[in-house]
Amino acid sequence: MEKNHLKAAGLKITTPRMRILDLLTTSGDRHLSAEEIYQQLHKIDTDISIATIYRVLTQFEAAGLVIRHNFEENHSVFELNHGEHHDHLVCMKCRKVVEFHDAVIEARQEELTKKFGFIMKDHCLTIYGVCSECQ
Amino acid sequence: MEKNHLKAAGLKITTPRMRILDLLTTSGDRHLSAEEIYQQLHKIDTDISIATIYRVLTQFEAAGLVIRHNFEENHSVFELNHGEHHDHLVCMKCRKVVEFHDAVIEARQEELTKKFGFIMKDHCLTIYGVCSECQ
DNA sequence: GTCCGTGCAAAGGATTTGCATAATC
DNA sequence: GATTATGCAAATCCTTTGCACGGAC
Repeated sequence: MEKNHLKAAGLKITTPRMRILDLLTTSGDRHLSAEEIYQQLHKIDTDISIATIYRVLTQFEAAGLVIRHNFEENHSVFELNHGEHHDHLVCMKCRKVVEFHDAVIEARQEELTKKFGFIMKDHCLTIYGVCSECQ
Repeated sequence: MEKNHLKAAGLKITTPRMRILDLLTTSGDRHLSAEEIYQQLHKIDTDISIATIYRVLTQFEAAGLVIRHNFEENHSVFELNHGEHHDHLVCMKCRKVVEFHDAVIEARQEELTKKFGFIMKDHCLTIYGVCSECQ
């Protein structure tokens, strides 16, 4: 239940926070931008200011509740953080997102990073394509 | 020689275009932002307006001469396009960039994309870490 | 009641654009 | 000389922030 996630993150239970968390929970297959969250919430009569949406998302990111992505160059999109690292396959037409995890790729990345003398902190692999429905 | 690249792309030879191309050629190990290009060119007494830098970079991108990356969320960085696809290992401290290509990862990505019924159009893998000098 | 969260409007940074001038071919 | 590029300043887009009010605990 969402309330527990908020409490666990040390955040007070407020309407904006609950609604945004709800929305992200129910839009698992599509990562949302701040503007989209704003629009969607207005549709269901929840008028939260865009400033609050940015503030809440930033707090959620800091608390590890959501992950921010920069798939496109002019804005960020957000997804719920389920804890397991995964990469993304994004449909360039309908923006559907498939999450995957591949042990072979993960291991290979670790090897390469070491080979170049780096210490890996994070990584992101995004494949852009066209899904079966949009082809 | 740079002039040929411009002609091949159907672009007129102008000072701003030559200088920007020169600069990108000589900064292979660090991808530059528009602002950095602006600063660097000013240092060598080449006063090109920031608007022109953005315009030139956008044209270069359209012509396939440069590749735009969004490693960080608030601005883009640019690198010369040498034709071969590669992925990136970025140092989070000094911003050095190592380019690599790994056949195992590439093949695996193709398999995964097919498995999910997508047609792959593009992909980017970026590993964020700390390089040997910055550790 | 105290402290934190929110809305509003204004500010901020990166990037784009309109228009008159200047350069290339 | 015709056409395309550039510089400047204003505009635009996404995101952040200051401040006064409202809500959670």
